[in-house]
Amino acid sequence: MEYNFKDIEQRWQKYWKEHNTYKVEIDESRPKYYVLDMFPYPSGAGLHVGHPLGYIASDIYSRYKRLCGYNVLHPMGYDAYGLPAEQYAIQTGQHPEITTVRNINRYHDQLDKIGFCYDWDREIRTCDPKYYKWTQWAFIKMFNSYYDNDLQRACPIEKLVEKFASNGTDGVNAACSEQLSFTADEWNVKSDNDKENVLMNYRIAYLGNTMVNWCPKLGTVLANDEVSEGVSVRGGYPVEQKMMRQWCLRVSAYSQRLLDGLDSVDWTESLKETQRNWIGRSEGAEMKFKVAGTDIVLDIFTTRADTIFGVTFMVLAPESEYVSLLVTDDRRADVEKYLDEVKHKTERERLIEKQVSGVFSGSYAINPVTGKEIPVYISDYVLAGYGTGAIMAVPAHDSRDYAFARHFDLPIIPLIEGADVSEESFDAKEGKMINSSNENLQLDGLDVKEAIAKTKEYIKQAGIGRVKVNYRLRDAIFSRQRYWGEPFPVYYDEHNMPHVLDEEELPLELPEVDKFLPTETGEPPLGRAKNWVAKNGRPLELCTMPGFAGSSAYYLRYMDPHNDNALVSKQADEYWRNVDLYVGGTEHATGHLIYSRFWNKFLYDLGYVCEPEPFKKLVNQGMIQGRSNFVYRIKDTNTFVSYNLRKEYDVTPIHVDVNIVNNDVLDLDKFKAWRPEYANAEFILENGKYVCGYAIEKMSKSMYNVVNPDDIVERYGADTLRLYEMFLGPIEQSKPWDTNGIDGVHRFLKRLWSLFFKGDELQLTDTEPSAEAMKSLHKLIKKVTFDIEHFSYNTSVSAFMICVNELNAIKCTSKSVYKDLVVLLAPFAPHISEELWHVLGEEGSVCDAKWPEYDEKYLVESSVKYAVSFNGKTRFSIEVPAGMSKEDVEKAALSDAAAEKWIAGKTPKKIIVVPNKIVNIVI
RNA sequence: GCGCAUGUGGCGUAAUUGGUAGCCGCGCCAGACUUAGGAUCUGGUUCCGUAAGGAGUGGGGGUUCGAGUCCCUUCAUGCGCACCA
Repeated sequence: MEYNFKDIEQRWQKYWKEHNTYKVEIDESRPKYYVLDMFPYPSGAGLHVGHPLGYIASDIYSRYKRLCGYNVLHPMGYDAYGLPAEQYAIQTGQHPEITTVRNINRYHDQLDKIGFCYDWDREIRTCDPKYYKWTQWAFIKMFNSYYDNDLQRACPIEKLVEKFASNGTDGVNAACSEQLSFTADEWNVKSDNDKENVLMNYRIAYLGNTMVNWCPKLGTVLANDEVSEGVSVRGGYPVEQKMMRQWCLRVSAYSQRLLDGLDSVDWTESLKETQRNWIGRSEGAEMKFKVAGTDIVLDIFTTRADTIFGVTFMVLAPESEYVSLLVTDDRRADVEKYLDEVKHKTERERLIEKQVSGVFSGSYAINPVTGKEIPVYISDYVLAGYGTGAIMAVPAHDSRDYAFARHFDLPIIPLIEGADVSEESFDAKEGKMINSSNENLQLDGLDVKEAIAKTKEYIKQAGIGRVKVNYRLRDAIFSRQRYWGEPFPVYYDEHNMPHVLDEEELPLELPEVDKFLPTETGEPPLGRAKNWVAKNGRPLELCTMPGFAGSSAYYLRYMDPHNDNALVSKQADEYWRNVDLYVGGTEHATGHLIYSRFWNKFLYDLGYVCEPEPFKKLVNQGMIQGRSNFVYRIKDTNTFVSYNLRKEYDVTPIHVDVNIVNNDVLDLDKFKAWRPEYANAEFILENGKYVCGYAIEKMSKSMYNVVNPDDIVERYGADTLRLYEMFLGPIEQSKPWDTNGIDGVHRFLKRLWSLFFKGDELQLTDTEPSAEAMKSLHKLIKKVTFDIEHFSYNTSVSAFMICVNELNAIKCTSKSVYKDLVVLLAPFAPHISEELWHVLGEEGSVCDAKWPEYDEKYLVESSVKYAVSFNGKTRFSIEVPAGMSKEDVEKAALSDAAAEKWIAGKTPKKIIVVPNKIVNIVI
């Protein structure tokens, strides 16, 4: 009988659907296991072969866990809000929902063809009001919370109000945008409006004036992770810094917990490191510098407190609020001119120019340790967003300060013994201190690290500053001036103060608009909506939430997707808890994976979820790149020359559709039919074939290298696609899509199939399996079990091939062996396994079978081969009965006829016997 | 510049975790069958050498009886962060 994969796969996919094979319910009698894929954004191009790589891996794991007796939650859904649908809508006027739904349906079809075991009853879409109700709900909770630094958790904002009413800011240690200080009396006489303004400084979701990444081309602000090297990640448009009033999430309050939590999760070290970098903890000191002749005090942050004796000037960021306070009248014109220049430079230009620029403010500050007066400059090499936006400059030991000092001819005082600062600064934190002692503080002779500690101690005692930890992690900017996103559950009162809606009013549904562009007055698209007002008639927020809003808690919703009363019920949350295995790409390292952890921790603080970390184990699948093919046209002709002969001609390489190339050999007829201009093409062949060149490039339409899974499924079947994607190499590795090996995998399935049949008859019998067959099977069970647990799927596929070859070679026909083999294969190739399961006469779905366990007794060798080496060089091998003592193995090795030549009459100095491996004889 | 990975045949990769390097697959070579095919099956395939033998896991050095694996150093590639004070 032929292996008819088309028939088999269609039949079983239908069966699974009809029998709800993959439906999952809470079952307290069984242990749970939660396997999650990062849900896709349904783009118009459909799924390509890169997408399923991670999905297949997680599907195999889900099926394996189910066979092992776990109650496995394995859902799928769509991250449906996004820029491409919106931009398509702007161009065509078509509502983004229409394109989104169309794309989702396409994705769904494509996914089903690959045979995933998703429980589709739990599907979620972030653009569904029933879903985003809970995104809005979480926002309201964040608005109504503040972060208590002493308790290290989020608390209701009412608690803070109580504290203010009784003690003012005294004793309040809360995360805030700006350090405030007032008494209870001062608080109590404030107007409601003023109180609201104060509270906004503490809310976890707050409206704040912050420096934002503004992308004029996209017409929206972007979060830090959506900007890279001064341009937008999507589209690559320039991004500028702009002060705007925007909704923000106080993610920075969670910096330390986000950092600490990394130690408790099973993620790759590199991903954790990426997050640590992004959070960017640095320990240092905040120091106060008085401005001479004024009451103004400048706070600066430094990690090099030890270099205080080498501070020869100070620098403020151009955006610093102190700039206007410090500028003296005679310097005002110059400073304003400089500020104006800086303002018109985008961040990108600043980065590219890397030219030293700056201006003297006219003011002098007093070094709190030496008492010396030093000039205060303004320069854009100091960032407004980090630390306090002001620095103490130590040109001898900081390369940026050095460049600045050289440019403005400022003094450079070396502080470390032997450091040559005539050409460049000495930035390393090592060496002995010099020039660093006075009556207040003596650092000379100390090591840099000791000096840092001593200076910090002094700063505290002398009251000139404090020890401080700084984080690079910024609050997340949460407003987007777009249409296709979650509306904020926020309205504005007559004083333009924001208020959140009541939870009962959720979901606040996205309104219809006539166009998806900003209004003529520059308001976001929601400004076009009619009656965009709250129940009380007040105007609603016009911005929508960013893409990461909907993806931050979606894993919780899958646990209880139809619940209208809660994001997730207590029961569901306590049963499913968190994601045991999360599979997805590294590109979300500093976006989604930070925001989700933050969101989860926030809900954890409020008691809505029971686990502090959302994703226990995370596996990063690599990207699948495109493998483009080229043909070589001889210039000014319609003749194409084969790859290895192209050097003899003057040729132009042309991308050719990879779908008409097989194993780098061009299908000439299909090529002629591909484009009218090639209809009369002529070819110069090598060995009768036209061989194409290739290159590894991004998978894209323009390079004709996009391979979509449907084509592979059509040609080889889903099981071959699944096995082949796994066979390609380790799952976490990026690799080009290359069909060169797919035939081998397909051949394996055909060979397996043919083992079952002789002609059209089942050739398997109920006979007892031979010892050899049992050994082959149990080797496989052991290997595959180990491999799945370690996500080493490529070696599993190899193991299956070896086993099938062995069973074929020994002509094993025992049903019991094949039954176990089919169960082992089921996670990898579910369709053929279901079919063979029934061919073997079993009932029900193979999904409900039991994972076989291996028995060591079949794996014991009767005889063992030892390699015998002399002084580490292998010379011959011996075969001895298994279980021999070391001494007997030694004897056997020495008495072997081949040994004499190497021993040559000498007495061995030492003999090392490695069990089942090697006998090494040292002469 | 800092940090993290990775480097093995013509190609994708494997190596029981310090124990005979190259499993499995692709490709290639030879053969069988054949209705001549992009089907199937069998055997071979790291390199040099007719062979005996020798070399060999990016390069150099080290530890060890023994190193793809551990240590030092260097080169190359990929990724992350980057005027972060």
